[in-house]
Amino acid sequence: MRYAKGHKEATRDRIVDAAAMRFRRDGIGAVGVASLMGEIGLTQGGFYNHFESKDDLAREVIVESLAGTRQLLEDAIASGRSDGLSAAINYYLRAEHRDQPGYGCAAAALAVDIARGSPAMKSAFTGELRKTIALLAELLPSSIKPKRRRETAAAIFASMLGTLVIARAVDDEALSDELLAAGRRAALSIAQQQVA
Amino acid sequence: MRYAKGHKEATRDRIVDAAAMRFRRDGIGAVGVASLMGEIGLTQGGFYNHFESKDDLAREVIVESLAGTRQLLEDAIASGRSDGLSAAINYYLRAEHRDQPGYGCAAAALAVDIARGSPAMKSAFTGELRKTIALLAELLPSSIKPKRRRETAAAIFASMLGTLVIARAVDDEALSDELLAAGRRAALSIAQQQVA
DNA sequence: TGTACATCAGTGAACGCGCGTTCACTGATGTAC
DNA sequence: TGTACATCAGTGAACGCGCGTTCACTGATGTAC
Repeated sequence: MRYAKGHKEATRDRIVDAAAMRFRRDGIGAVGVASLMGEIGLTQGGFYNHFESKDDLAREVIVESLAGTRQLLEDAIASGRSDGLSAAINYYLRAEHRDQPGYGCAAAALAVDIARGSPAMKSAFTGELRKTIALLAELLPSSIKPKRRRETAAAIFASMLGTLVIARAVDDEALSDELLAAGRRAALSIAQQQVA
Repeated sequence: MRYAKGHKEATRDRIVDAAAMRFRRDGIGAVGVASLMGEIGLTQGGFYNHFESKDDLAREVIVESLAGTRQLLEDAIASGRSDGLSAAINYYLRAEHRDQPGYGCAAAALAVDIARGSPAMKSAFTGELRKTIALLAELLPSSIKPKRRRETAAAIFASMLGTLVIARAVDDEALSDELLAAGRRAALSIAQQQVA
């Protein structure tokens, strides 16, 4: 073989990683196959040795980057400097996350694109979203019924995502910071209300 | 003149209306000038009699459609079948709104595109968002300090928007309905928590 | 050992297409004289 | 009153460009004999 064992798999991973960043930062539609391959030093023709289509790549990026975001949330929760829910909220709704969409939450960056996208993309999103909701649900008191816990977790995630999306679209940094702060308080209050 | 008085202004309005629907439904980048003009029975060249550029149109669509969304919220609040905040929340987080992005909240449909867009778009969004937050802030008890009321209103709006965005990206209708229901409860609980 | 062939990741030109924007032109009307 | 001209919303071809995808080809290596 011309290339070392595992080379093809490694190239595929590099395409997915580059796409995960570019799709989140610039939007799926705004990132061309040629530009994406160029970013990792290859040419556009080779793309189709690895993926059936751009849509096929998008599907994989959705799965991989939502899983990546979930892992980062788990790490923040496990860091143990505060209770798990506060850790997750403060990790998610911080200025650095707002300012780095290419490396941030894939749901916040891609959900609108996904809603307009293919069935495969929506299906991939749905599966990963369920897992992320389940992760957050575990942080809520076990005295609450599982269904209610899941719904509360979903609402907390939605409120964090909405806050991040709005904070990114605003051109006034003071307002944007205020939105993040209000979002942190609100996400906690959703959890507390459901307990009471 | 070949055309009646006010004809040009009417054509401009038709372009804005068509764009407001298409941009929200399909995304700003996915709607071409030729296709947009074709939708109202004109050809692409005439577009530039009315707008400097597509970006110029996008700026105007953001202002107009956010103002339109705000008006619909005001109408829902004024309908008086429940307290104002509940009316706003129930109007926003209902299945019909989720299923009609082309005629729904411009912030939910466009915020991610705006975050990736031009400074003019972000500036237009910021101005209109402030007004929408102010509208919701008026629904909160006047016993709360104005700044806190504004922040709470912002968080409520963000949580509604996030819920709608996620509910649209999911391919399981039962889950999507559950997200809307959880979002309605959570939005109310944000308001109540801040009162307590 | 030496030669012929198979493998296959990657190349790069080409396909048809739509993009945003420009611009010379059309043609119906209003105005000037 | 009749004629010449100005106005201007809209047309449609053309600009250069990038899009997703296809495909004949390259060339370094492993394998077969």
